Amino acid sequence: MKSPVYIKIVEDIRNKVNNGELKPGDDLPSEASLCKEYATSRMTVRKGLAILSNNGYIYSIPGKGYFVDKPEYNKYTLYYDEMNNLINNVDNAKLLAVDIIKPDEGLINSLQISKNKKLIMIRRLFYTDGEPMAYDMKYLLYEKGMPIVEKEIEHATFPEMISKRTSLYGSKKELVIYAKAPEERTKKLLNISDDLALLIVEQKLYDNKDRPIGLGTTYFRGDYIKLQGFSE
Amino acid sequence: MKSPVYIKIVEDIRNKVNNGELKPGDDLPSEASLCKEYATSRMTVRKGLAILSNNGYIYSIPGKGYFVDKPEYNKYTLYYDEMNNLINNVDNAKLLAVDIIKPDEGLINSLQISKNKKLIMIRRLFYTDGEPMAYDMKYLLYEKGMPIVEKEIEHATFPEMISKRTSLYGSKKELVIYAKAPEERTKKLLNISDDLALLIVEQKLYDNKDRPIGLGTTYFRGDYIKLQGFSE
DNA sequence: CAGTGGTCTAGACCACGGT
DNA sequence: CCGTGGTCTAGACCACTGT
Repeated sequence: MKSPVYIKIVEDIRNKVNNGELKPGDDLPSEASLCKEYATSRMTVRKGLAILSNNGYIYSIPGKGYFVDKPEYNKYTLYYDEMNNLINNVDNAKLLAVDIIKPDEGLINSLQISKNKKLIMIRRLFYTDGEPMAYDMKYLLYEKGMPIVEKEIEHATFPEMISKRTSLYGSKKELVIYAKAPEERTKKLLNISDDLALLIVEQKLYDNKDRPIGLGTTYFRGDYIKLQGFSE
Repeated sequence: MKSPVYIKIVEDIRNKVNNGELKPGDDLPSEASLCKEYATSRMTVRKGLAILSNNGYIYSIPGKGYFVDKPEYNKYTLYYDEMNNLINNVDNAKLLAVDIIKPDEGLINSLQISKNKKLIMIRRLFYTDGEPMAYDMKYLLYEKGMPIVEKEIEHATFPEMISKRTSLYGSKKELVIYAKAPEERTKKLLNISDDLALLIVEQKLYDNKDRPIGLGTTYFRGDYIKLQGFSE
């Protein structure tokens, strides 16, 4: 029941912002006057303001004060995992092929490598209830003597494959999401007809020095998958 | 050049986590021993640790200590705005209709309203270079005497429409993203043929008491739009 | 019990902005 | 110049964990 003083400060100011009493651009009372208002020390006031700042409610300008921030209308969080999604989870995966290949023009550009560098290409099919629901393709930088353990690859997500040899802490990841009608080859692989659209997700992983280390593309049956994002 | 002590602490520990010197689950030195190591006070050490904790690198258990956290492989940030996207921006919008309607079964469920509640239905077409690239539909709770200013609606994003009357601070938003082949009606509206898939984005907005206040669906030409997510 | 993190105090010095 | 936020100190008391 007895919550810390800084939480009280956070809640008071957050409520004023939420109900419009404080509007974007408005300035807040100074730290010193908040100390008096809450009869507390400056470090406690600062702790509360730091939390509001981390949550995007306010920002500070040294020498001037604290101001109410603009809310980010467009920002969403999305959890993406090619094996587990909103409507259907992958309950089985089949490794179609693992090949060592030379990169084509697109891969050279995308992964920023020389044309002599070799890549591992992994192709898989994902199944739900015995039905093929996605065709999956990964390209990884190949290092000499790199062990390729097919059993490990078959059911792993892209980050799992890569984290086997590189720490993924603090490394960038990118997604590109779009829709496309299936090509003949994909239609056969997924055993679908013309009137089914594909949801395509491209995934690009970097090491912690921002060098690309892998590219993945997954072609999902449009009726078998939905991605979900949220905010707050 | 001279950076604060707590930044030094953050960088040291973050580097140890990134290069594998510290692994998920490992425990960190206690606050007291970090004070000695950096010849600084406890509040300064705690400031550094708080930053690492906010960034998901570590977590703390009172009475026990600090531990290295597991990285979130699947988490991405996505900026979504129906009017501005990765490949093509909307340069023109046409308001097709604004109607006051009674909700059907789906809307009653989705917006958690009674069947007597009225809704505003807004239908628009978005254009890029004169070509229709998306069909957009919004349902908003209708309040008596609510002004409907068509000029304001025509070029507004969904959060912009709603923020006219409700603060969107601290209010939840949800996205659902999927792919589908176009229906006859949509094909005519967007002037497209069979072999084009649609990228469909459903957007649901809540007020700051977590009550749904609006539902939007946008049908994008699959070749005209890509969504992009990233992490770190 | 001693060690841990969580909260808090009452000061301090600094760089910066505006008058 | 004074008021602002940014960094930092050297203590304090508390609740919790493990022995």
